[in-house]
Amino acid sequence: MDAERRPPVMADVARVAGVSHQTVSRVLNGHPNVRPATRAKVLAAIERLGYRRNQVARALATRDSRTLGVISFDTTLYGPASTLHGIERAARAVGYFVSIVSLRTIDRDGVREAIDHLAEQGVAGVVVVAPQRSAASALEDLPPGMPAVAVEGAHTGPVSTVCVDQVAGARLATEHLLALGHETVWHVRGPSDWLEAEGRVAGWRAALIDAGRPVPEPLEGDWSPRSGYAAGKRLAELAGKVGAVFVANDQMALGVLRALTEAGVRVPEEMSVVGFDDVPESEFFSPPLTTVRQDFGAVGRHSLDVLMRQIAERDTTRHERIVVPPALVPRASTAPPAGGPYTGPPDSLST
Amino acid sequence: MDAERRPPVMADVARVAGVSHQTVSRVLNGHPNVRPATRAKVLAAIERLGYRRNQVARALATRDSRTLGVISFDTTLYGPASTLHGIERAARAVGYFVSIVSLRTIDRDGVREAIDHLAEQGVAGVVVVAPQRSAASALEDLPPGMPAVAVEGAHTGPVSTVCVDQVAGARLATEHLLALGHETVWHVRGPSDWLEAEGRVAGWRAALIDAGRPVPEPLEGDWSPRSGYAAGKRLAELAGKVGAVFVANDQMALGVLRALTEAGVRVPEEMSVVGFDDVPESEFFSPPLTTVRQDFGAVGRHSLDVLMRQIAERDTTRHERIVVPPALVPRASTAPPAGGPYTGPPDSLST
DNA sequence: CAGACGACTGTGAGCGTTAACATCACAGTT
DNA sequence: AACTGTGATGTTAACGCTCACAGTCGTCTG
Repeated sequence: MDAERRPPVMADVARVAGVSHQTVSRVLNGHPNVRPATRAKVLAAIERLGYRRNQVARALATRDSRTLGVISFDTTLYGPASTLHGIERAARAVGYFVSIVSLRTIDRDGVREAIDHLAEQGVAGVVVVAPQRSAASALEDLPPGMPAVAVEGAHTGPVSTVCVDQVAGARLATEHLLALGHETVWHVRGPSDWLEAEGRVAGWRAALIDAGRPVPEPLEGDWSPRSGYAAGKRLAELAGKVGAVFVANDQMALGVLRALTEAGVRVPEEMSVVGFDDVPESEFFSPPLTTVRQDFGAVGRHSLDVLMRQIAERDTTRHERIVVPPALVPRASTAPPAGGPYTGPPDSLST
Repeated sequence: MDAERRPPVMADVARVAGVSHQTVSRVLNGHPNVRPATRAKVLAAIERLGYRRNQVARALATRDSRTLGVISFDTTLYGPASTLHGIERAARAVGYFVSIVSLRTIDRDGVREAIDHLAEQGVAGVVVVAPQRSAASALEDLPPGMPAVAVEGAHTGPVSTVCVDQVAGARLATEHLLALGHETVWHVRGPSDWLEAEGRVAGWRAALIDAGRPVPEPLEGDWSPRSGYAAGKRLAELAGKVGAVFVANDQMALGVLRALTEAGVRVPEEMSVVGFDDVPESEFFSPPLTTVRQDFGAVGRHSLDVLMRQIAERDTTRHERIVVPPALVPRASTAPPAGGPYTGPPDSLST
């Protein structure tokens, strides 16, 4: 019949159904004023031809692609992957597609290029999962009028943000250890260009200062178990001095645990360890890890809400800030110190 | 000036540059026959107006959206997340976008609906990360002529597939344990509707049968650390009888390790454990886990290659099958059995 | 019973791009 | 000097859809 073998278009359906293409369009869009009999004819023709609407043409005509862009760094990490998942699910629930771009390096140029790419593609808005300072700053040159939301981004700047309260989470972890009777809490921090790492340091420090406790120098880590392992080695050397550590994420905490085990330092008897994230594995670490849960699904859903609101109201000037509270998940890696609870600074040198 | 404030279009650029819109198009597409001076004028106009090409219109005119669809199940899991990452990277390298759809349940209807969705959106092809049997079967009703590739899918059926050789991986794990001198190897398997789980069972069983060893009943798991923990409890009860276990993924292996530790069964002295996946954490488990590495990045890249080939050749009838070899990563969770190596079935009851 | 109104359907013009073809200037041939 | 070819550009028509508007009915009202 037709040598071209092109997929059927609206006009084909219209011809078969004996109506105009506009009527087909109305049926497809659920427009009310279509006679049931006509609707049935159209539907039958659609079925018979295996017609599928061309969303690209629709997007061109309506200027609405019903597609969202997500820019992310490493979607292999648990946090970003879960957030992405939450966004995708929420987006599909409201009929939006999700186009992803993941960046190898998250510098300003990379983010800008990704945004350009997405803007050309006609996305209705973008979610930038921007945990690094450099990425957050790249948001300053978004195309004007483009709905956008930053996840885990900086509080400042001209965009709405959704994030977990890192400071509060770190406080939770630190105060938990203090409440168990530890004199102070050491910290294995994340890389300094990550906002989350900074927030956790800030919360940890604030909790110690509020309690009038000494603030040890934080140990450097890069989120990887390997860096946690290295930090754990250092901690083990200081075993007599260190009774409690707050590690900035669960992966590093795993490394710390491993290093302590190797060095023969028992957890939690000799040292208490708290992580951050509550990855599915952490309940089964040795020992099961006390950690701070971040609800990434909620972050994803909220960021979509914010974006949808901006799109619906055509207002990209008002900036919201949504903070998702974290929660402490106590498990077996924390306990009171071996030598009994800390009772305050010694008044004199003698007992 | 203009109240509408619409983004500039090609015609605007053309007017400013004093050329026709077609010339602008030619400049944008790198067409050779444009005078350098003209090109410069056009480029200047583009710069001045901040013009960005509308890819939706381009897609409509060329019938090429330069977008790929990826259908996946749970992108939170390490494997799918890494594969997705690999695909996205490879796609962007060749100028393609990636639209993702993740499914809550991976039944046939769900997959079909996702494909429909993507087909309407005009994707040039789809990658289905279909580790479950039900998903693989859903590929049978793809739109004809749609380039597609199944990742971790069934060998059969009318599509190209890319996967890691599960059978070989399981063999590697099992033979490693046998070579250490264990009489036989137990197995904690994955859920039965997952093709990967089946492949691993098959490889494990084949290795045992080839060696003429008894094949114990596999223990059931669902990939989660929790199910591994439950299986580990059972294993601990059988500690005298069980000297070596091959666990179908690292997460479950973590649970097994935890259960064994709790029960006082030492690994690897009393029991050897092998996992599968080589997640970044497994090197830091207690003890560091011997496991089988799957190169998910390679899987992602290969699936994109296959898809690009189909698109380029306009041939969706020839089906390739690419198998990525796994590799054993020996670490500290495996060792020879306590009682010395197995030397074959006893000839008599006495020594 | 004319007019108005509402329900339903059709027509034509975009949306912003690329493809195909037409045009034009200018150089090199004969 | 007319002819041809080629490089550079412009013109027009798709691409497949929606939007705005213009019908065409039939029914209800005064």
